[in-house]
Amino acid sequence: MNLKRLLNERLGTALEAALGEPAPPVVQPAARPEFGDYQANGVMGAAKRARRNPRDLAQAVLERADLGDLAGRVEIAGPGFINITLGDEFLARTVAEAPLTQAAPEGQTVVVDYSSPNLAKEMHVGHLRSTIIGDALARVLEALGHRVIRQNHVGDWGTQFGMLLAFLEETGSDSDLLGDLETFYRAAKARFDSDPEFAERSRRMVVGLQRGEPEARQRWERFIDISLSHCQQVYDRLDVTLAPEHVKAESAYNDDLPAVVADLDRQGLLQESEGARCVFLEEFRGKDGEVLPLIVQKSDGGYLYATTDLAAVRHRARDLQADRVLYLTDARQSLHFRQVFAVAERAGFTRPGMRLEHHPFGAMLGTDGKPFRTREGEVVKLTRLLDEAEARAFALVTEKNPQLSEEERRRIAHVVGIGAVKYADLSKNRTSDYVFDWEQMLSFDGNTAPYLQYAYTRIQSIFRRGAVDEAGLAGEIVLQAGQEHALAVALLRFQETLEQVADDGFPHYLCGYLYDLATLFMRYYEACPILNAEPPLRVSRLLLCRRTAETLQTGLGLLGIATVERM
RNA sequence: GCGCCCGUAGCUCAGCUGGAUAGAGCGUUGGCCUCCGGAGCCAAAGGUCACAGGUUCGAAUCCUGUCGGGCGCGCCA
Repeated sequence: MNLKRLLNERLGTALEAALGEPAPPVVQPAARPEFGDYQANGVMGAAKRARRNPRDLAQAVLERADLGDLAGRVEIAGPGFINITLGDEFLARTVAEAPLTQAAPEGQTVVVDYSSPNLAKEMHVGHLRSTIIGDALARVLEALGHRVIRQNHVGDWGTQFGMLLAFLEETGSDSDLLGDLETFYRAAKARFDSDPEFAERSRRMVVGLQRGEPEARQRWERFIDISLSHCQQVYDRLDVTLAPEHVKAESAYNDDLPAVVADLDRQGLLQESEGARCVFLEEFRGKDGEVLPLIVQKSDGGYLYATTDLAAVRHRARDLQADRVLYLTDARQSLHFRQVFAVAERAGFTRPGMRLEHHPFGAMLGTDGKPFRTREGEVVKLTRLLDEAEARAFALVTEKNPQLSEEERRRIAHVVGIGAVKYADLSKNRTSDYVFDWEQMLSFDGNTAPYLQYAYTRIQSIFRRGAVDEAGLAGEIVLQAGQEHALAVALLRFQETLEQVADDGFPHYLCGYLYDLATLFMRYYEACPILNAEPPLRVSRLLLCRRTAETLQTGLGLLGIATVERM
């Protein structure tokens, strides 16, 4: 149930009746607890436009509003706010009966383009954001009934692969070398930079690859396979839903690139400039006010990533029938995507009403404000970060619960450590650069995944301690204490939070929601005895506990974070 | 030079279509275990929302300018 939408509808109808024309009631969660649970801010603006007294209009709205037992108390406050406190009976009934999630009003086909590592190198911390955020969005969209198509647009093509393949040929097909991709890449790069003869062989290798020469092709496929399996290991460890079938590599669009360029040409969008074939759009200007080109074919005939991205848009529109495409990449590509989107629309590569959305994020900085590196000046591998996270979590579990078996402590450390890393990234909404801090990312206190996981285990512990079974949960919810009311309201805000995450592409809304929920639960737990309560109340409180646990588990699950029964 | 993003507490960050007294966490200080798990709860201190104008009944939020930071601007991705 989406309370916000429900209140907006009811008050919207009343506002229109009172005003004689439609106006948005602008319902929001209340800014302060003493204002109730929700507030409507729209009356003041509407009154202004209609030159009416805002408080009188608010009164007229309330006289016409059909809120049933939705609202327990409604007040007009200040210059014309409508403050709504939800009715306890309505809350109790709805918390007991409403499904946790429901399909959004209209189902869409949404392509989520995320992770997209360069297969020439090993995944590093810079790949975390795209992978984690994209995965959370895919899960949330699915939970709301949308058809989600995950696409991992991996980089598997281009000149650097010629270099790698030439090096692979030279060193023999040694899989040990590929055991450490990063070292292999650096060695190949050093060879490329120092030996012109090797560089020339690299370039010939690219040509051979593009021509489809069997030997080059075979070597390339082998390399890609190994690199992809590295990625898959990281995905599995991160509990990311990406699988081999989601890989839609750059090379997959190869055969389509000449057609894309021809298509642009047919529509008169193409212009030759300095030997390259470009699309010039007036709205994009660079240095000295010159119109900026989007180069789709180099002077040597080769294609670029803009061409590939255009082919991808066309494919997603025509073959996949996408209503929305979400691109999760770093902010440096903002201009590139704005150009690609504009050209795609101009060229008719999109469907009517189709939304192309770039969700950018900034670079990862160290605590010194400089690009994040190791002391040796190297990028930090993702596997190293995850090792560290699990090691710290293991030490903490061992300290808190030494009686658990090592196997269980390892399992808990995995869930807690990985959860902490993912949550640290998911809970931020930085489009600009953001600071990576080991201590903070691996913190288990405060607004972190372990806090939410801990809240979940405490609830599970109540059920274990009380030996509560289904029969012990037969009864209804009654809200007495203020903490119970607050918890119930928070429980019902789950759906509206998910819809907002899906609309805006911001998983951090869900993080904030779950943290609020867990905090409200902890307060409730401190204030209200549960197992020691008298029977009817005891059942009611257990039902609130169960719903909270379900919500936490489901919410964390949608963020791609697991829970454990004890920790 | 032009364009995009950003500037909120000591640090890391929220602040949703403009709303009421700008909120968290960490850190600091001080309370709370004869009571369902203290990875917890309660409380205190801490902000000229970079700065200056403007629009508005109302601005951290919208507009203009200034300062500061990051990134981008023709054949890499």
